[in-house]
Amino acid sequence: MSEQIMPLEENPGGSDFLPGLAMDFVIFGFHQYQLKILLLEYRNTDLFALPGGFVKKQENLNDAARRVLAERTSLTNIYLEQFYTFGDLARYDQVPMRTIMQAKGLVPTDEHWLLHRFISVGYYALIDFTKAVPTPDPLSDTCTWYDLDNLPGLMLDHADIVRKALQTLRADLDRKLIGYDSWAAPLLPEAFTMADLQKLYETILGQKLRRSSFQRKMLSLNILERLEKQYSGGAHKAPYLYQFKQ
Amino acid sequence: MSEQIMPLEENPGGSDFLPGLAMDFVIFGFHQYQLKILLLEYRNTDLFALPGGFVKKQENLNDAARRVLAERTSLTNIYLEQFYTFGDLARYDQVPMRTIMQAKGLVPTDEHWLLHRFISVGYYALIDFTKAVPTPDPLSDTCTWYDLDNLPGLMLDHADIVRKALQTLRADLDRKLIGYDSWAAPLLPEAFTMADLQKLYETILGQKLRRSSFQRKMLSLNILERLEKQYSGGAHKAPYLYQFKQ
DNA sequence: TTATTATTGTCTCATTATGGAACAATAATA
DNA sequence: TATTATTGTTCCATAATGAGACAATAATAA
Repeated sequence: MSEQIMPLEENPGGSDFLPGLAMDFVIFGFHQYQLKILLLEYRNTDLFALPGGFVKKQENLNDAARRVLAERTSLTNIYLEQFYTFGDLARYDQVPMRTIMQAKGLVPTDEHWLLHRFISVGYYALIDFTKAVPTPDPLSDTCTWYDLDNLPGLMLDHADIVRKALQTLRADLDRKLIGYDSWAAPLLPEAFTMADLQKLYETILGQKLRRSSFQRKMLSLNILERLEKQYSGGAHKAPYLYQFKQ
Repeated sequence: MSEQIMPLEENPGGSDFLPGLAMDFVIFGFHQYQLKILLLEYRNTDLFALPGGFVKKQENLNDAARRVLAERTSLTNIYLEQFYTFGDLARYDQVPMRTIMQAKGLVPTDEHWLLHRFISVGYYALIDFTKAVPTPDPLSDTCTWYDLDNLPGLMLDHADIVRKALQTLRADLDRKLIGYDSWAAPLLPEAFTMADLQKLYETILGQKLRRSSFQRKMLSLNILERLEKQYSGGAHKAPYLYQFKQ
């Protein structure tokens, strides 16, 4: 959902958008050694949902995804991957959306465009937790980070969407780390230690990795640049700092 | 495209289908050591296209895919994977479809539903070359196997779709071989030699593999059952026959 | 009948990758 | 100054893979 649908009176039929087509976003951020995603909450409904949006009639699908992401996070140049398109009839349940609209004081007819069946293209994004400015859409009240392993109940099939996003992310970790822009860069500070990077890997994969093997592998990939030593603050040898090359 | 759109007069607005949403299929078959895909040809137009179809309003997306595949191949129980959804505005070019319809003697108005913008969900399928009965859809004249490395020019972005399908298939080869049903089974006869399986791998990957390593790896996966020896016909030791377990 | 040929199944050994532990180095703290 | 925790690196055992060798053998040729 995006600014364009509010006030609903200005776009009563959703006529700027391709009908029946939506996007849902699993937006990952990393903070304090925990993987988080952005969720929208609808006050007085106990409903939580993934940020979503619609595609304009004169807009590329992937451009629409970037536009909506910018609206929800204030960030452009986001690491973004399309991962699956969800089209089960079971998605077509009017109850949650009707509840949300009623909690807003809106009384939609059965024909309201937001109550129609939607096919939804799933995207996952990796963003800098510290730079994002989470912004609710016109129908929701908050846009907040939630720990991935402590999510509230999500409406419709959004829990499935999160599961599939995480599964795809995990499967693509190694393959997508190399290349001009790494998925890991937006999740880490400019300069980071090898332990930081390993913790990030472990958090995403949900399993521990061997320290020496991890260091050996990362260095052999030739994608890291070693900087001067860091001030650690810990009672131990200070680790090197790294940044992604180029 | 499917039976339901012909004659067009019976479904003038495509009103049985979700508007603006299509599916495109890259249907792989393997024959005489070559990887082939099914293409539709439109007589008097020089246009070739991937088989495609639309989703009914009361149908799951993935069920629609199986329905259309059955229409084009006569096969059910097909190995099928959704791999990407294509939504660039550049797809929205009325010229090819208008040419196709005109070659059929149809003169669509600018508003004809087939001339609208479509977002298309891409699927790839792996099917038994010998069991399929390729069947053109109502607008096309032939549905024929083409060698993957000798394709004719395809309309719209269909060449991109093929490229992405092959790329996904290659990346998933090892991961998807194991499990209840292997991608390879539909592309090979009931019983096959290790050389057959290796040739199939090599053809899909587009590169040679080492024989001893390949054999070692396949046997270690524990997914093959070794049968009695085969009658070879070749002037050499007869190889074992295998079939996929269970 | 015997030799030839091509391909197979398996083995060997070198090379490379990975698991798991060891160890000295050292920044902060006690 | 000693202690502590963590680091960067090394080592070695184990596993995986690359590359080739070799005897076995079904069909064919001689």
